[in-house]
Amino acid sequence: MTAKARVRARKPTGKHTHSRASVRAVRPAATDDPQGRLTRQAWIEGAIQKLAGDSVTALRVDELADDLKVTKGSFYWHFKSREDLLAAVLDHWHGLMTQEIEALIIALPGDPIERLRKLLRIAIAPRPDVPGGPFELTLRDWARRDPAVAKVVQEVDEARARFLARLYRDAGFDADTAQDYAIAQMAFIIGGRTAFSDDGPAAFSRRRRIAETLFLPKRPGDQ
Amino acid sequence: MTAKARVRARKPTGKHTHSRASVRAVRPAATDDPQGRLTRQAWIEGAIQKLAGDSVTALRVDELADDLKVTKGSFYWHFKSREDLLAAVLDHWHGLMTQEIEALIIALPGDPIERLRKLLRIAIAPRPDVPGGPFELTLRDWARRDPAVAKVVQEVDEARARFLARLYRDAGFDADTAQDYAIAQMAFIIGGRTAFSDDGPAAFSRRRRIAETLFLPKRPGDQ
DNA sequence: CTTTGTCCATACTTGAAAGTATGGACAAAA
DNA sequence: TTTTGTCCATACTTTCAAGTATGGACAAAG
Repeated sequence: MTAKARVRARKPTGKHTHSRASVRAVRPAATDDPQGRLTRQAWIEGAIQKLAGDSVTALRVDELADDLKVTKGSFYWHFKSREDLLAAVLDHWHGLMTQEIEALIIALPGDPIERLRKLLRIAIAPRPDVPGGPFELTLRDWARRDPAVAKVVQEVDEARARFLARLYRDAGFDADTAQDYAIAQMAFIIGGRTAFSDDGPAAFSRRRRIAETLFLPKRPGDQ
Repeated sequence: MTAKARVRARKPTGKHTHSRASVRAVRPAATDDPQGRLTRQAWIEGAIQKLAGDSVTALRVDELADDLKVTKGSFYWHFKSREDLLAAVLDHWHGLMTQEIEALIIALPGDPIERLRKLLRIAIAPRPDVPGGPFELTLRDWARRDPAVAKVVQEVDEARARFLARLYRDAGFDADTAQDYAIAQMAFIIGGRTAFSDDGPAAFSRRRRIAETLFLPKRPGDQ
C-alpha cells in the first residue's frame, strides 16, 4: 500500500473545511443512495426545507435528523459541525442561483418584453421553491448578521440585477433606466413576499397584475 | 388599611399576563427613573434596539441585561418571562405604529402629492428607526413563525395601505388604482431595505428617485 | 429611627442542544 | 469467509441560557 492509499481520509469530516467551490449542483437527485442511507446533499436539502419555515438560529440538528429519519450520529459523520452544514447550504444556494442565472442568459434570444413577463409570472407565483421564496427570506435575515452570507446574497442580487437590466436594455431602454427598472422590480418582488406573505392566491395575482403594469411598459422610454 | 391597599400587587410580574391594550406609549421618555433604576419601558426599548440587529431567537436576556448595565435579577422583576418581554415589545410597536398612522391621518389636509413625496423621503431615508427599518425586518421574519405576531403586523400593514390608498384617492385616482399604488409602494420600500440594506447612501437616494418617478405620477390616471 | 416597598445582585437549578466516543449493521471487495 | 470501508445508533459530556431563590441597597413614608 502506497502512501497515497494510507493518506485517504477515513472520515470525510476531516476534509472540506469550509470548502467553497466543491462539487456543488452536479449530481441531480442524490437524496439518498442505497437503502435508507443519506448523502451530504440530502442533509443540505433537508436543511433548506427547514430554513424555509424557521430562522437560522432556530435550526436544530436533532430536529433535522428526526425529519430525515436518522439520528445525530449520521449528521456528524457527514458534517464537521452545525456551521459546516450552514456553510454548505449557503454554498449550494449560491451555485444553484448562479447556474440558474446563467441558464437564463443562455436562453436570452427572443422577445425581451415577453421574457420579462414570463420571469414576473414565475417570481410572483405562490410557489415556495422560487427565487424570492421563503428560504430566501430566511437567508436575507441571516445575511443581516453574518457578513459572509451577506456577501454571497449581494453577489447573487447583483448578478440578477445585471441580467434584468440587460433584458430592459434589449427592450429598448437606455442603460440608466434599465438599471432603475431592474432595481425596482427586484425590490417589489421581494417586498411583496415579505409584507404580504400570508395572503391568499388572490393577492398574488393582484401583485402580478400590478407588476406587469408597472414594470412592463408598452413603449420604451415612456416616463 | 383597607382591602384595596392590601390587594396592591407586590410584584408587577403577577399582573398583566399578556395584557394587550395596556398603558402603552403614554409616558414619553421613561427610560430610567430615579438613579440607575430601570423601568419596564427601558427594557422594551433596549430589546427593540437589539432586535434591530439580531433575530428574535438570538435575543438573550443576559446580553440585554449587560447592555442596560444590570443583571437578570432586574429583568425577572419587571417581566414574568422572556416571552412576556417579547409580547410587550410587540404590543409597544403596535401602539407606536397605530398612533403614528393616526397622526398622519389627522394631518391629512394639504396637497396629497406633496404629502406622498414627504412620506417617501422618510420611508427611504437611511435611518434605522423608521417604519420599514431594521427592527421591522426582524419583526417580519418573526411573524413568519408566530401567528400572533403575524396578525399584528398584518393589521399595521393594512392600516398603512388604507392610509396610503386614501392619499392616492385624494390625489385623483380611482379606488382600485389607488390601492394598487399603495401596495406597490409598500412592497418597493420594504423590498428595497431587505435586498439592498447594506448599500451606501447613494443607493438610498437612487431608490428614492426611482420611487418618486414610479409612485408619484404627475397626471392622475396616467397609469 | 424604624418600617415598607422598590429595584437589583448573586448564586443556584434545570433543560435543551451541540458535540464526542464507541460500537454495530451492512455491502463490496479480497 | 474474512476484511474493509461506509453510514448510522446509542450513550455520554459539556456548555449555554432560562428561570428561581434569596438577600441587600436604597428611598420614602411612618
